[in-house]
Amino acid sequence: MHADKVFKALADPTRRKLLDRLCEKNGQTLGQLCENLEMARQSATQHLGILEEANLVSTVRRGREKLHFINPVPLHEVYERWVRKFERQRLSLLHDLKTELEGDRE
Amino acid sequence: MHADKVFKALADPTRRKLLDRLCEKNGQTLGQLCENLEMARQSATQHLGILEEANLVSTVRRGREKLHFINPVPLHEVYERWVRKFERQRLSLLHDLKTELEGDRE
DNA sequence: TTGACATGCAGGTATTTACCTGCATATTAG
DNA sequence: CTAATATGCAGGTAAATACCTGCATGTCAA
Repeated sequence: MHADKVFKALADPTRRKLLDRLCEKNGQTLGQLCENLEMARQSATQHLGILEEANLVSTVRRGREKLHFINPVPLHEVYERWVRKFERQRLSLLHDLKTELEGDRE
Repeated sequence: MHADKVFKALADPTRRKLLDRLCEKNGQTLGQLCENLEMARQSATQHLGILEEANLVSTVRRGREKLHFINPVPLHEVYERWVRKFERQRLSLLHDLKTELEGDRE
């Protein structure tokens, strides 16, 4: 997994909005996704390209149209690598902090 | 939650490395975290500041030292908002894609 | 107090990013 | 074929980012 590409792709409100819109209605064209986005089509194209690079979006051409679909796999991998790991240690981490604040110096 | 700050903070390999090192040994000082990082202390300070801004790291001063602790809460919130939502729709999304590829046009 | 140490703060530069305009290509409908 | 439509590609500018150097502040130990 390319954590860098996935996180960078998610680190932009426009791109997260695009994912949300695809979540509401999957398989939209570029034109549909551009509507109400308050930015030029070319800008949205770049954002979608970044999402595609991160494998968060897959596309299928249909004639002159390009349909966009969410791919949930990278998000699941992010969860496995970055969330579960920390979740597991959550209690012990909070314990460390509490201990430290109490002045118990190693 | 400030998804923007959290994702931007995670969208850098140095910052993810810092989180990993804190996961191995929580409560390290700035100096300890800088070791073997192949960058100036001031750069690492900036990265840690970004992690702190995103609430992914909490700090406690102890004399002239500053101790850093992981805060797993924002990661859990990211999971709740961005992973579970898509996980729930995973199967239906894959179904949409399959249907689309089969040429079943709306 | 003084020297060593840990961190903070102020800038400066090069790269990356986000957005745009303008034009090219490809598909469909008539 | 031709016009309308959907998307692709090239490039240019302003802002954000990542890194640095240099110096200031605060703490500890002797």
